[in-house]
Amino acid sequence: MEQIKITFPDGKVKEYPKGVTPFEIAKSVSEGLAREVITAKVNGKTVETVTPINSDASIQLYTWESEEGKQVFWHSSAHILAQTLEFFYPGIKLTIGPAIENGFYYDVDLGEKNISESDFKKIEEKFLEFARQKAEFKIKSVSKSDALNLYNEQQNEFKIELIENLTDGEITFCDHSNFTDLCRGGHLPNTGFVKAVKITNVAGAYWRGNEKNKQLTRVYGISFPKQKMLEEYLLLLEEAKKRDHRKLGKELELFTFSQKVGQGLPLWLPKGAALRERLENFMRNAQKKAGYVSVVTPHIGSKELYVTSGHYEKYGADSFQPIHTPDENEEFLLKPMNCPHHCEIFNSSPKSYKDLPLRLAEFGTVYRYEQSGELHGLTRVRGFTQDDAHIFCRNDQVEDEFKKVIDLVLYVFSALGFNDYTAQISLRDKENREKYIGTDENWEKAEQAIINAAHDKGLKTEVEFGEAAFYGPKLDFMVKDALGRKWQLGTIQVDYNLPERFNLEYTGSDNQKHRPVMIHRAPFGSMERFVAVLIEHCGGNFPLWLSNEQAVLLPISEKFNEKAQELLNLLNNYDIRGLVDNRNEKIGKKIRDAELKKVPYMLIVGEKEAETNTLAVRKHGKGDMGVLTVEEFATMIKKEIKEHTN
RNA sequence: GCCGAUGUAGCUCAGUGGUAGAGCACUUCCUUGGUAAGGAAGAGGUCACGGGUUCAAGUCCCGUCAUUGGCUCCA
Repeated sequence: MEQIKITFPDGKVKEYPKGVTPFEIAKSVSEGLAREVITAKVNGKTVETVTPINSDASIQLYTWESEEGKQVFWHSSAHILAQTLEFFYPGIKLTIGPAIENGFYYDVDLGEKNISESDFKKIEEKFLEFARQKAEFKIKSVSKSDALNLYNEQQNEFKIELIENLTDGEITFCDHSNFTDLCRGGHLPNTGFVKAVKITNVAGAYWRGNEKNKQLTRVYGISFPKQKMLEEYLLLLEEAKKRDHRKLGKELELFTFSQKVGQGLPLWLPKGAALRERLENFMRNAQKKAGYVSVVTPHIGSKELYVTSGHYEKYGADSFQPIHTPDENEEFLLKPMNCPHHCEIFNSSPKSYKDLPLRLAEFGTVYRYEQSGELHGLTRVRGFTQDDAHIFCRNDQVEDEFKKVIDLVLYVFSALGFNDYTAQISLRDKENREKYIGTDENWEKAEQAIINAAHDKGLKTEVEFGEAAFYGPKLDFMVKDALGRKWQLGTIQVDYNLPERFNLEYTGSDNQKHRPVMIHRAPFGSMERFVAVLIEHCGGNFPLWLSNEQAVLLPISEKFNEKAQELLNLLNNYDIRGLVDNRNEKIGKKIRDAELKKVPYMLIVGEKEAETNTLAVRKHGKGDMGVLTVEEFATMIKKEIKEHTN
């Protein structure tokens, strides 16, 4: 029999008979791999494990453990979901069912029917029943006309639209059991691989994501090859729920909302404000060291300011509407951005090249009219404060300044325990130029500067085309929190446009006028969003240096209240924040309450401690740490605070 | 903005058409204690708001507002 050469990812080459399948190749490696192999890439193309290989090829085998494996697993699960939905709701129109980051969904047109959460259980049960049939996924080619005929019969205008955009000869259907769906392929060997499923959500979604199109019903689910994995996933969801910043924000009395004030307008309570102030001071110090100067600008600006900046043209209709003055025909806008104000500060006096880079920083509060459906806790609000700064520099300084900003962002992340992050570089969509302001030449320069800086700093990067702001490309930091969820925090953006619009100039060493470049940057992003992410990351257990109460003193009985206050005064002299819990409660109750409030240290003062000026130290979540003198304790936690470790 | 769900005491929630409930928190009293809830009593609600059906509505219907899960959007 004819032999072909198969190249493995590690570069090894082995010979197999022509027509060998990825499954057989896996089997030749090990039985275990054969059992677990889900999908394969042959010459970089995703195929079923039963697809014969007829010529020399490179191969990559994937199990559940890989991203590729999960995607195929979930995509296949979407087929089973569609089969299940069709079973319960005959006559529905299937549309698309992709795998997503955590699971999959299927969009269907239910017509008059609807699905509610009470239906999830029966869907899950039937789904698993179908899965247990171990039906093979079979890919078959169909001609365009046959495909169109099938969906014409079913009057499924969605599939017809999809097929019309496909090339005849490249159209495939996937069958399993007696269920057929239009599909380009990449499936599990059979449905039996799916051992556990959870329907997670049902929601409306527009056909092709366009709000002018018909709204479909989207059913979300997640599936696993083992029941235990589902249980672990559900536990993770539970944990995420416990850490939800909206819940903890309420419990720890950090912030609140009021209908009377307005939706999306957070009210910071004393404890939240204290936390936020500490973060701001931390940033102010870091910025001072990095050569920034502070400025302050008002919350409103004349409409002309934003006409000049271009924001009015771009967002005016979707913003809070202008404020009118009573006498004159003047219009002001709540500021949606700080940069136009900062441009005018730059313009307030002539600048020399010796003045650059000029780094203007402000905790500037801005207001944006976000759609009501998008508001969410502190992460998406209508009024928020950016830790904003604008760097005005020469062209030849851009890359260097960009790198300095990256250093600052990384310093901030490390101080707050965010150690897992990637940099997302957002470039323009070159096909869609009318979306952007500015010349091609400037965009080119800006994009290159970002890529170079990120590369030089050794950042893990992902490039996204079409995600740039309308005025320039940007680099966003995506951090992973303690539960592995991704959040967008700090942002750095190069801007060649505002300097032109505001006619910013400096005098160069050649005594000629030059245009500076602007860099917008916000390491936290916004205080609101950052605090929300921080709460969820640490589950409300803030790093010691940020905690409102670093220690609470717990007198054993009211007899020791005075002594506890005396010891607290000593700790205050070391700049340690704390309180005395002088309520008429037993020690067990006081400890319980302090634990629930997530106070880092509990210091118990009873007869023994009172006599010797000592503290019985108990650490949050850890328990008894023994007895220390006030000085020993103060030294220990001062060290912890200084190191910015927990 | 669109589709769905939800809205009862400060918080978490129960209450399927017949006079508003529990636990925690709060107030007062008793208790003075050694590492996650000591005991008793009390106070606290136009059941989101506005209409409707009914002898009777927290409960059923309609509308509004807010919250929430998605979609769309995100300077």
